[in-house]
Amino acid sequence: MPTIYEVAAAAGVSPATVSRVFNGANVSPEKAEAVRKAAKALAFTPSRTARTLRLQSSEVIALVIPDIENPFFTALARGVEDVARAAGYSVVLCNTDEDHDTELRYLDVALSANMAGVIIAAAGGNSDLSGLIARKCPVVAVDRSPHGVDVDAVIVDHRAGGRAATQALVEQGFQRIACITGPSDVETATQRADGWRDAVTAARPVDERYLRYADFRAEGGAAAMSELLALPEPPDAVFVANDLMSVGALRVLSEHSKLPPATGMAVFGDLPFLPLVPIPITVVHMPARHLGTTAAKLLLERITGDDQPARTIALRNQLTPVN
Amino acid sequence: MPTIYEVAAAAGVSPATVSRVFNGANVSPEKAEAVRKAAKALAFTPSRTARTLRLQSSEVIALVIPDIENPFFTALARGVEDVARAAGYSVVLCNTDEDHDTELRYLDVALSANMAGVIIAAAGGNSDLSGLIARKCPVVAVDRSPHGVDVDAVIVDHRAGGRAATQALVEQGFQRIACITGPSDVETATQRADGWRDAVTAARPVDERYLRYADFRAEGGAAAMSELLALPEPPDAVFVANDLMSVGALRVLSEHSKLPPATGMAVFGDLPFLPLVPIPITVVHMPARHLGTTAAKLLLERITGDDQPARTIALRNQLTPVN
DNA sequence: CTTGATCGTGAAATCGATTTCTGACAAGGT
DNA sequence: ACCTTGTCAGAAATCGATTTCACGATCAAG
Repeated sequence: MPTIYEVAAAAGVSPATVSRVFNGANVSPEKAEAVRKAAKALAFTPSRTARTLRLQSSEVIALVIPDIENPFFTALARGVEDVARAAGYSVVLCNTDEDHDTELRYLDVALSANMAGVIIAAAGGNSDLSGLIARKCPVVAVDRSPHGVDVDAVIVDHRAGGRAATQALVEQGFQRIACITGPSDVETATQRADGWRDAVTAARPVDERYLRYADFRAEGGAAAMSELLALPEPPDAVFVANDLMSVGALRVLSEHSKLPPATGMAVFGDLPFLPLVPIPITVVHMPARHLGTTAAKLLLERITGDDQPARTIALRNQLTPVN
Repeated sequence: MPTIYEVAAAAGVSPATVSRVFNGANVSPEKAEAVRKAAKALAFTPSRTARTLRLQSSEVIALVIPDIENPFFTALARGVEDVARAAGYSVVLCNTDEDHDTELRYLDVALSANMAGVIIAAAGGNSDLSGLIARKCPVVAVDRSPHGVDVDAVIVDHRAGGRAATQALVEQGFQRIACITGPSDVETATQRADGWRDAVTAARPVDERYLRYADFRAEGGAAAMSELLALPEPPDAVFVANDLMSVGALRVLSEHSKLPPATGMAVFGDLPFLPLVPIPITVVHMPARHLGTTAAKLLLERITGDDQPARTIALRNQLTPVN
């Protein structure tokens, strides 16, 4: 890797002048030209490492997500990328695999690598953002707003989404509507279940046996569905609180020959393969990409010095009745 | 952010000693203890930026992929991550969105940020790895081996996979087997088609009208399937060369009420939702995760100084006849 | 008791860019 | 002719870690 000194020597100027050429300061046209030629000849690229050390900040933002294999988060990542790239920032994706230690390690990396900011989708439990806050590193939470700390957040109204989905099942005439949601210690899970409860109680008393806490993954959805079908009076419809669990639930229903429309189903989150097979399911679309673009815009504002009090932005879900 | 100097001052030692404590050199127990206490009290984290500048390398590897929303690449990323993390490296994901300029920009970042190495899955056309090679930055290509440059590569045998998939259709008794593959300028696409041709010619002469070049995306698969069905003598089976295109093809078949088993289908690549619906499809599994772990291991070897001539490792696909 | 090997430590150089400081020089106003 | 104002460019400091070098102290071998 050629350095700024070698370019300076080749062009017959000082390193300061080379730096000025690359950063748009006043340099005479002849020297600027000489520098550019020398830089090209040597295939010079300024060291980001040195630049970052000197400036104490870089044009890189960290996006910390819990599961890179979940389409929701990759769509969100695309949104973040679009906005960040347009503003000249690079995005590095950090996959925590739902693990708090890993998450902490990545936040540490973001700090010690002088990254410009962090967008974090913390999956389960509470995340420790105190280090970032203490060091005044810009942070935006996305998908769920963390407990205790006061940071910008971009979320969807999980309760309203759960309510709308369940309401659709009520309107389709189903009588015994169950709910499969995520872990009871994850707020997005309980909020979606609250929405289910809202819509069900409006129609009739809630039977809490119809509420199952699973793990937001396909296997958990399958297990919960099996339990529900084993009840003395099995439900005739189910609201499933995320996309992956619905895959498991559908598999079990298929084994019992009870696929929709025999059983009513509403799902929170997108099912990319749904148009493929003619199964009538009500879907509450998550505006994943939009979540990402909004979070990125907020972060960029913070990076450029905005220091108004923290904001929370709630996006709307869009309901697609049945397909 | 506290620095090593502040820790040194607080502990009553020199910065050199603080560095030695954190890097396992010889330091007396008392001073080491004092340093550790001071570091803890100040919540000191060594600056990776400064460290990287001094050492001219960091424990970060770049994984450059063309489409973060494709499950194949995210599974591959998980494989890379698993191995890298175990070896103490962080992985940053760079999504090129199939764009050559973006790809080049990311490779540039990897170099100028002194990353330890690069794993690249270049989607279309040829990628310019010359910068990395010239700077002796360790590189491993994955999924396809780039033209012209001689680097380590981990690939699957596309031709053999295509042949096996088509062969399965032949054995199921289908007579007119078509092929929908990717763009004709992408090697993985033509190789899979070659496999199809191998298996078909073994049985009877190839009808080239049954070969369609599409775009590796769902829409292209749908369009190609429509064209095939519009032929005077439509095929009774089809080999589809990637997962996303099969989604489109299935949609069209569904509209014509010709879903498998009415039409034979074999697909190159995993279909996560397949267990869900009882459609009999032959699947050639891509060992995506294994591809990632293997590439990461090769890269780590290179990083630790292995400089034997470049290797190419071809993994096997696994065939699942019908489900 | 000497020689020399080893250990612990701090001072200072180093990585490669940016930026302040300073000086040289030219143009313009009185 | 003199002062002001401005532009251009180099020398040197700076960011925060690592590491070489040098030096004193300790300890074992002869």
